[in-house]
Amino acid sequence: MTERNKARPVGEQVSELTAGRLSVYLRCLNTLDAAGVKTISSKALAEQFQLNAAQIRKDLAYFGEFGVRGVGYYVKELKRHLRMILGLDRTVRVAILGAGNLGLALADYPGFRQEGFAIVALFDTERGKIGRRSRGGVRIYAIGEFRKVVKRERIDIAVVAVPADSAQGVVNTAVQAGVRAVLNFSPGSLKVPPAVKLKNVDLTVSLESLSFFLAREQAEVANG
Amino acid sequence: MTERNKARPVGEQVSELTAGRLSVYLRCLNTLDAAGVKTISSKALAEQFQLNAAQIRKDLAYFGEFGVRGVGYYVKELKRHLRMILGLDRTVRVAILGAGNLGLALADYPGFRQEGFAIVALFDTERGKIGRRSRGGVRIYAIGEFRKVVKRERIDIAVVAVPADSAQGVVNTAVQAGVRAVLNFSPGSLKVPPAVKLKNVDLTVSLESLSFFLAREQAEVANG
DNA sequence: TTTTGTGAACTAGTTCACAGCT
DNA sequence: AGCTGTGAACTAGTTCACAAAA
Repeated sequence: MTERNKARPVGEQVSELTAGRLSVYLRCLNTLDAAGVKTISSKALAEQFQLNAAQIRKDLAYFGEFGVRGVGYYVKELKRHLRMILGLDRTVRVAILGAGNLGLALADYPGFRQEGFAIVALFDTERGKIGRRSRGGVRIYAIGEFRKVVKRERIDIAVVAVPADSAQGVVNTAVQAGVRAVLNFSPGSLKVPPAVKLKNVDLTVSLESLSFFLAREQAEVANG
Repeated sequence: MTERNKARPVGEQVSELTAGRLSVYLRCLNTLDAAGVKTISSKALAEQFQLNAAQIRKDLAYFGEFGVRGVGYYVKELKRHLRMILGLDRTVRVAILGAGNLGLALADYPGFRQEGFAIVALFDTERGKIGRRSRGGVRIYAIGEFRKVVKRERIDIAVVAVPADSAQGVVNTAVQAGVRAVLNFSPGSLKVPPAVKLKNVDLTVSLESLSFFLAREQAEVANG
């Protein structure tokens, strides 16, 4: 272990929570920039977007000294820094595995393009779908072509939107093709090697946890 | 403050994290039950599904003494308890606001029906969509009818799947109609009264946090 | 013996509060 | 004066480890 550059500690692992917040901060800054705001203090940012000022400062300070004491942060400059930190200074290329309702909806989701992601390809096993395109124009390939297309199109992230029973299979295909990051929408957790970053969006768990809080509320009313 | 029943503490707030895990446990138990497994220890459950045994026990013990020492948990019995805790012992009724690609995909998402949710109605503002149905048969209503349909159909949960700029408006409509739980897919955080439970699924943040970890990996390779 | 349920110990994450810079 | 960057204090969440039960 050698001495590290303080502003950009390389060895340590940044938490999932911090990573998510950086993305939130960038969105806030986009809003402010669009409104013509030039500088913003952590306090003002926190108040406007219901965040915590100290946390904003700590999250940002971890990556460098972006602020100016007595002033705050220059919106455009911080935006630029955040885009770089989030890897958005170049186009991030995404493939979606599964051209069902959900896969097709994600392929054409405007939020992704907006922030600079390129949805490059869809994959499916169903004969009738292969060769067709999503409404937004994303081409559907046979899953057998995955490795080839990943290389050719330099895919960075694979999105898994297939039924639960085929999810582990397709993620294996993705990993073998060299994909290092996976966004999984299928229920149940997938196994990936430690070098691959996996993020789960579990729709059923989300709904069920809401149902849980409703049920608790009911119990509270009943039991006093 | 009066003395509480230990097995079901009513006053305390259960964390989001715990709520999500309960839902995960239920899914694991469904798998085990389908495989004909009668009893399972927290250790075996943890190993099979990559969880922590102590955490499983703690999460469950908070709601009652469901286990048998020396044996473990009876799968069917624990399943029944969890379904009750999660409020799934009755049909949970869901409305989706926004009949775009995402709203329609969610309306027909098989995972929801499977676990006993009923997707009862879609809502949109677009003339051409109103009166039509999703492929799976969920009817699309005008947003103006929301209050009426919520009452008639006894909606428990509203899912927000509209563009960012109309999200706060539709969630206000939902809250005014008496909805107590909202699953929000639109980017940016919505304001709801404290009595309403809001859960955000932010697709852009999910992708960006993956992009962040890829970018860090690159930096690590470059900087040693 | 096996395995739960749980206090205690530990780890991670958040917020406070202030020295120090502009 | 105003605001950042950050150590210290605090809060939340997880894991350990073991007494008690079957």
